Amino acid sequence: MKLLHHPERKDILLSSVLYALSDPVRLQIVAQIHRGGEQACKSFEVPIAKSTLSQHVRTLREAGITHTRIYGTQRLLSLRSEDLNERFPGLLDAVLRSYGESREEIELRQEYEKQGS
Amino acid sequence: MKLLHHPERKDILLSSVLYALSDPVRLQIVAQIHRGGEQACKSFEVPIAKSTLSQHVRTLREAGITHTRIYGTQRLLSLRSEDLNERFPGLLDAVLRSYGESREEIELRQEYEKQGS
DNA sequence: TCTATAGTTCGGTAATTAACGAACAATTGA
DNA sequence: TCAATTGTTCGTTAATTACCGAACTATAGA
Repeated sequence: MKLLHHPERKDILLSSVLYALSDPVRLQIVAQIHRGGEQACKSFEVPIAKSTLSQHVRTLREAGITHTRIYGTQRLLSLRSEDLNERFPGLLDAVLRSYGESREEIELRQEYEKQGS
Repeated sequence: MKLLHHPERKDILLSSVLYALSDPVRLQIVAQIHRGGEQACKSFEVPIAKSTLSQHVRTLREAGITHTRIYGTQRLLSLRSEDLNERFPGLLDAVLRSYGESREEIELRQEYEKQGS
């Protein structure tokens, strides 16, 4: 059983969080977890190879945005909303709300549907 | 007289804004403008060469975060707060508040003071 | 035990980025 | 007109990143 590294709340850095959220694929993952709750990587609808997805998921975890829980062969991701709200009040909500209203999600989804799964 | 490109409000992208804000130097610049109002590049207290600063300033402008006004030999930068608030409500405030309370600014400033100007 | 599923790691490529100094351009002010 | 100030552009280097497929690990379920 592999141990996954998660930064402590106090060690979560603003610039790292912003960087992790600045990638369209990672934003999409975060938005999907926000809407659907804890879920496994296989459910993320993103137009990339699974090895690439694995890297993005790691980036989110190491930035302190997500928590990864091992469940069988799956990795269940959830948002560390409480930690983020404590450390950067309002930031996550503002990002999620803005993303929901943007056309960036639509564009990514189109790519995903073109590629198929 | 060179023309500077500024994206229109509707063309400001969330991921580009987050990316531009994810660099410690650029965050410091944004925080300084927020506190001191419109100001020239020479007043930014960041530990980098002026050619590098010029690039960072361009990144902020092209992401839609700052507006650059030409005044003599200077470029006066201001925050496009209204555009950003309209497009991504609460985002800029959350970032600025979080940055102000973080230790990231302190660390950058220490580097700046070490290097001298 | 065997197979399928879920995800990670590795090795490699291509693209992007941050950084610098030197040279340049534009403007101000002496 | 000349020098100083302010910032940009260029060429280069080093580091990081995104991406992929192939091989691998671990677990679940037949």
